Amino acid sequence: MTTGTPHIAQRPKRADGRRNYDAILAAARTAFEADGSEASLENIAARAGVAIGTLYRHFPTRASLVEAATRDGLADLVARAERLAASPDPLEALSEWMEQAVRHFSTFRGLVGILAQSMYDEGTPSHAMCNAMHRSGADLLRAAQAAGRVRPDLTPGELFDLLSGAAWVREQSLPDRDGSPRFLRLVLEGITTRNPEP
Amino acid sequence: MTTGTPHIAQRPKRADGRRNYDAILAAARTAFEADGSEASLENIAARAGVAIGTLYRHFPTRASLVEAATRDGLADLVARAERLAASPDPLEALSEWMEQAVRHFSTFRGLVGILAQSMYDEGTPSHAMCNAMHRSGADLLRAAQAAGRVRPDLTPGELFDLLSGAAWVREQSLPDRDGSPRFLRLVLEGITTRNPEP
DNA sequence: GAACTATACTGAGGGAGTCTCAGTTTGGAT
DNA sequence: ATCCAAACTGAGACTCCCTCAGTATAGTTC
Repeated sequence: MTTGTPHIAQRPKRADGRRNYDAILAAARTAFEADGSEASLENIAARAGVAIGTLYRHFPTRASLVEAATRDGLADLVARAERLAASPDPLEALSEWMEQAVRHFSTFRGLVGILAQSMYDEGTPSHAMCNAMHRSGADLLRAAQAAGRVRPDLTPGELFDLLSGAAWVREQSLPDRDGSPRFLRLVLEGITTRNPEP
Repeated sequence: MTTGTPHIAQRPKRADGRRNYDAILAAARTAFEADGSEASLENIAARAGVAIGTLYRHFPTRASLVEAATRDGLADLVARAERLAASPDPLEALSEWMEQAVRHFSTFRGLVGILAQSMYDEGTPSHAMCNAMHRSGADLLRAAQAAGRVRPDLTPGELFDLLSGAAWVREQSLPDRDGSPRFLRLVLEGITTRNPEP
């Protein structure tokens, strides 16, 4: 329930600023992948070759750093949804998109929790991107429902709960056993309509 | 992938030790409920009226404190499964038990993550209790499958993934909107057999 | 190319939390 | 009354978070 406009990190105008911004982002991605979203910021700054104050200058909160590190991937997801919306098989389209989404949500430990929060908390850097995703996912769901392939009472919110749950389970089992594909398949089979048109 | 026998906290023999052990446990339950599993241990010790060293004497790791704080609830769950095993309606029994389990898994923020780890990591204080739960849940699942009410290819491991996912989603939405009952219902409807005997 | 200034960088330092251990106290047995 | 294993204490070393006063510099202007 944070309030006020969240800080969205912007690539700086000065050359040295851009250089450091990029270095921090690269170090952050590596660190998040290794240690999860709670990776040490001091460590990230050191690996980027900057002082801790510089990291905070560009990314005033951990959430803003996570947002910047995952921005592109989420944008991809939205773009992919728009492409899939034209598919002749809406259930296949929905399935494919959800698989992609789950994969992205579990890029590193802790991400899905942050995104789930962002979904409902406007005072969060990732909120805007999450909203866009929500919308494009809802479109795919509606199409599959209109084609009679998915139970009509499923809401977009529920779809995202299922999605997040699947991503969380996958995240838990990283990096060894990979429980997710099966989980998502179960969920998908669970929400398809019981009596397909003969 | 921790190794060695995990430390399971035991109620001490000396009277002062027992007093403090109980006080710490009570303070911990309150703190976990309020702040999640990452609640400050110094704070818990202070509220229990003991020095930090005393807390560490009884509970050498955070996981051992969580284990002790949730031990009874998990034992209840196992007992309930044994009672439900005698039910004439195995699907109803499974449903009721899963609902109970989800409620318990989301007693406080962070618990379901700890339990999910414990399920597969033997070097964890909660591993023994999780194993017992796994077994009793698997029994209920088998019964429902034998009665032809649940898809026969669902494994106990998958059941627990679904369970944990539901608990995690519920935990995320605490304390305001409560997304879980619906989530679990969707999952349950998803795993019941498609063509019930006529 | 010198002066200027907004932008950017630095790192010491205060705060919070974790965990350990050398020294001290005490419950309960003999 | 004595004893000692069990239990308690809290200072201190460590890690991490985050801020801010002081310093440096990229890029613009003349």
